[in-house]
Amino acid sequence: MSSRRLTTTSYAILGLLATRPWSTYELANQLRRALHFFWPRAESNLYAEPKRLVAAGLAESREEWNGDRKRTVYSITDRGRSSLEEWLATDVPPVRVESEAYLRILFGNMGSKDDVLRALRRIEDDAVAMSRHYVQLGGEYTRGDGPFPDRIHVNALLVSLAVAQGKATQAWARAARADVERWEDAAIPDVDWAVKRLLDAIGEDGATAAP
Amino acid sequence: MSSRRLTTTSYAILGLLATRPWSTYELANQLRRALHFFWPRAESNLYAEPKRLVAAGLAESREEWNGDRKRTVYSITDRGRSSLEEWLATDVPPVRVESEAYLRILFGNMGSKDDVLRALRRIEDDAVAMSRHYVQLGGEYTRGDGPFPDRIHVNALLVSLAVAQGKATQAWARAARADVERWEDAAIPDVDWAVKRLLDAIGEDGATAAP
DNA sequence: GGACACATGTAACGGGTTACATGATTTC
DNA sequence: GAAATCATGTAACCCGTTACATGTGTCC
Repeated sequence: MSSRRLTTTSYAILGLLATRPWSTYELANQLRRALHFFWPRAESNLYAEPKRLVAAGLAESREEWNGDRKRTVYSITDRGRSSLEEWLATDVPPVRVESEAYLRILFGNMGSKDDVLRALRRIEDDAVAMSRHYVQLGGEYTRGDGPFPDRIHVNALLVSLAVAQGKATQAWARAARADVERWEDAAIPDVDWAVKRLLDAIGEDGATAAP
Repeated sequence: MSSRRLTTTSYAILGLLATRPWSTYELANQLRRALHFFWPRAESNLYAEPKRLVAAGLAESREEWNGDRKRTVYSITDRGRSSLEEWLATDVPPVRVESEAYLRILFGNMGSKDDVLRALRRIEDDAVAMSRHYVQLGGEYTRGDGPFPDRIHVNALLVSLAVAQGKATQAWARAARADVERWEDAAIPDVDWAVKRLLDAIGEDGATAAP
């Protein structure tokens, strides 16, 4: 019946619809709010997905009137709910991280010190933005302002994940920036410093283990 | 001259070539070794990229003989080096993380407790794999075994980043698993626990800040 | 003799991004 | 009257993935 196999993004939308019905526009906002940091997608994409779900019988659409303005509201069907449950029971693929900043540091010795510092600042800014976002979200729930009180437990897990990763990354970035500021030049390694930092990072086990 | 604008992946290859010449096969291995966790690409892709670089005048290819077996070895040109430097000086785009495990937790209340636990385990496994990989890499450099001693300083930064993130994620995942094991059911939130965990994660500021 | 590493691709497909487009309603 | 938000898309492009394909050399 469905012309195309569902993608993870389809299930992401379906999961949102399982919480409550949304208009396409609200869906786009929710995607930014809930998924931006761990399942980023361009908003323009979001206008085709729900239609695919409807075609597959997993969602329904109805016209609603918001004042004088028409909008399409999507809701999940029973088949949609069981499809979502089936998906939740499947294997979980590994995470995928794409960090250009990492590349800039990897090849940092071929550029300037400032290039490396800019990459570090980018990593720090990203981490700050993520922490901030989730601290705010978490704050709403602790104050009882959370939009979906019955989702507080899963949100607690995700908020603590994002904040833990964000804080760790920020701490690393700040220390790294201070260190790099003291570099002579990006092309010239300070071997003593590097070895100390490596030992610090990997601990005794990594330093002595056989290859 | 070049038929297509270079992608970040092109520059990733170019950066590798700036370190030393590689055959395509070695390049594929190196991509796995150096980029797997922060710039993952399918290996089959890697056989087209260097040719594009040659077409753009940023790299050269020559035939070499490894015993009786022929192979194509690519090396960077002067133009390639300056192109790389220019790229290093451009703006750094934000990181992009795609985590299906995150989605499984986000919609965890619609599935089973076991679904959530499997997602947590996946996150933990990913983090362990990353830590291990970078601990090993770091170990080589502290022992003086590192393949490129003049790159020890940038590698020290990256190893410490990966290990710091890996450790933070592992700690979070282990705690989360222990907590989720105590859940009654994935659909039923333990509000007291959730609030405590949120407060723990966001600290006093997030809890009291005005919206 | 078999397994494994070396070595190098091609073809088809597609999900996703970028850029563009349009217009109504509300708020200041 | 302007700006911001609401609201909903389309078209073109393409980078990247999956799956497939093929053969050699070396080691045990």
